[in-house]
Amino acid sequence: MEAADRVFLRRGTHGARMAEIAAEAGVNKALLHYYYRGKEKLAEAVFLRMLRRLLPAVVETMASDLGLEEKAARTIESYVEQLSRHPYLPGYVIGEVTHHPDRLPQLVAGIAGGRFEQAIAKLEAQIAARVAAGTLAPTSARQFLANVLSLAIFPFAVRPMLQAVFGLDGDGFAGFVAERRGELAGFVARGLRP
Amino acid sequence: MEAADRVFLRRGTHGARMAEIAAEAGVNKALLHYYYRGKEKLAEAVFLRMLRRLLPAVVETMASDLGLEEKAARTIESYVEQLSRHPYLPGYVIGEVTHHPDRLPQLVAGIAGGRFEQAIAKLEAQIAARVAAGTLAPTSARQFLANVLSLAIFPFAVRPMLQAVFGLDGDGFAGFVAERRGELAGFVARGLRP
DNA sequence: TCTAGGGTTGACCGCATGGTTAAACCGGAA
DNA sequence: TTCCGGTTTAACCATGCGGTCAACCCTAGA
Repeated sequence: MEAADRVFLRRGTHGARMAEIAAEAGVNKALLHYYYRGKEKLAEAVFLRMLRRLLPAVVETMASDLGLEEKAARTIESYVEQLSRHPYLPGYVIGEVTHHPDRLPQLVAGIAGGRFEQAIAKLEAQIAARVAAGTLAPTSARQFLANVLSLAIFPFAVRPMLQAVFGLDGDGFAGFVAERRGELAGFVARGLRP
Repeated sequence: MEAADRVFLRRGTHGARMAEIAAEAGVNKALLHYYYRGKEKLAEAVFLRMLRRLLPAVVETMASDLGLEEKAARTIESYVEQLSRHPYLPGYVIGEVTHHPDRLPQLVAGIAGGRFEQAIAKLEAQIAARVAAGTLAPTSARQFLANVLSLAIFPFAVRPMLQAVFGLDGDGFAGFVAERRGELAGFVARGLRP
């Protein structure tokens, strides 16, 4: 399964070869079909694992009682840490959802189980209270979430492009991320102010 | 070529089939190989066209004499408008750069031709002046660019996920984008303040 | 009207790749 | 020692797909 993760993340569902996964796992090709019934099922299992790796943490954070700025800061911290360790993760997920959007809805529904609505409702309540108190620029939970996730994830998704455009090698990108980690929470917090 | 664009954007390089492109163009499969020498070349041509569609505008804007807030606003406007019309574009490009990062550097270099450095230098100068004047939170050109592009592009790249999570259909997403278009420039402008 | 040459096609080829299967292996219980 | 279920493998199969080719079509120029 871990070998499948690695190969699917690196090559994408269409680019991945069952033989390569088998080799990566040090195992015969037929064994994959014995355990997982064909490439389709395996791909779905991998994709589901990746969604589970990405979504629950942020949902839980957003549904908590923390302040909006603190929620943003923790979400950013969590993604920066995880995506630094898994470079192919965001590009893989984005490629999958654009090229196979069909299987997404049920998977998301299965993962969330109503906790999304909970998190959204919590955010909406916080936002309404703070807008009323004059300590927040008017917005919606959807926009707040989109902003935080965009800023946290996007640079990792286009990492090869940023490296090419800015002329960075691996260490250079790490430096960029470190710099970003120091600034981002403040940028969001200021953006939230009225 | 336009048929190739459509199929490659929708399916990705690995998922695209030469026969499907031929059918979409109302043409025989062999004709594709007659004009473009094989799938590899065709894929590269499509990818290059998409980069040319995405990069030059923002580079020119960033290299101009506009203020930082105005640059951000125009870039956001430009991307929102274009990506609304081409839903598969960001997901396609991100999938490509993560799964075939090899061919990227030369393409980017070919497109830019030194204009990137020019834009970056301009931004750095503006930022230094405004930080010195106390009208900007300290940052770098790279972070500024990353923030603007993230906020503008990312929601389109994960559009199917947002639809699933927020429970939106096509019109619902259009509404989300409209809402976003009204808020985003202000969010960035406030984030830039010291 | 003839011809040359680019444009276009259906038919075909070879191969990579997902999937199958029958046999071999292996450890434990009787 | 033998049997048996679960596991593992090498060899094989079917087919989808990129790519090629020889023939045909069509138009412009002589």
